[in-house]
Amino acid sequence: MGPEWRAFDHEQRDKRTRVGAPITYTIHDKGLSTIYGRDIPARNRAQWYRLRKWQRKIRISGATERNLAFALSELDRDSSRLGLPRSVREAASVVYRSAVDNKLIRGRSIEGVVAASLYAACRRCNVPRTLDEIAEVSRVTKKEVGRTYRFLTRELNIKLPPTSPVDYVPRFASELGLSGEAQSKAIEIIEKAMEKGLTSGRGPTGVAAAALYIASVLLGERKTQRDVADIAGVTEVTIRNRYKELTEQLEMGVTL
DNA sequence: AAGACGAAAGTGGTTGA
DNA sequence: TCAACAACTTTCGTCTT
Repeated sequence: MGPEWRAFDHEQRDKRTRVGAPITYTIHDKGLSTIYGRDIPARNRAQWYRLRKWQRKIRISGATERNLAFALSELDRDSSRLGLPRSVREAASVVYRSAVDNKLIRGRSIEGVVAASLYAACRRCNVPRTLDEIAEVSRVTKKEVGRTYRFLTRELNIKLPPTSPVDYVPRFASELGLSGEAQSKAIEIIEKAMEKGLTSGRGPTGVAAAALYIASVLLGERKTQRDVADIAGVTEVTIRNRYKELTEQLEMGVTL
């Protein structure tokens, strides 16, 4: 999991490091490249330069490798912009690689497949992003991300349960500056709603938004429908519709 | 004045013939 | 391929705080 030594400053770190980064799927050769040692004597410079040149050529050889390298840098760019953790990036790389292995990229744009892989990885890791959010950072339309995603899941036999509104609560709540209590309340509301079947067929973001809105009112941290709607990426009308269903059919104790 | 409400018409995507 | 359909959005006038 890490080095057995400790370094107290930069100099020590440089001195003690003997290996490169851990194996990772986000680099096209899994990060297993050679690292060079210390200073190279001047008379050998030219020779080393040529060797390095060959090394590069060999590492990235053929169209497949080149495409993979491009795709993975694209993937990294998108996930940085979305602020996704490493684990999700790794998961997305795995999906993309198997798409390549199964020859599914033909006729589809690399960007599209990258975006779809990311979308799938986010869902698998229970940190969902909406199609809109993915499309926002990539050079692909929402429509294409969705279409490619469905294609990938079908061809690769990936089975993902529908996204639960609960998965959106922590992110939306923190963007709204709501307390932990409000979060718990929202989750409680959603769970009750799911038992009564009020969430099936509804967009998960809308349900999450309504639950958060209700929670914010109940706990005296009121946010406007507008604020919640903007962050959840739905309209005020949708929040109203959901929250009407929720308050009517759930016994919520207090009246709003 | 800002926020909430709800009716009505429009949009994009899925489903089933 | 096409129409029916449900969820969601847009828009807008009205009510509430």
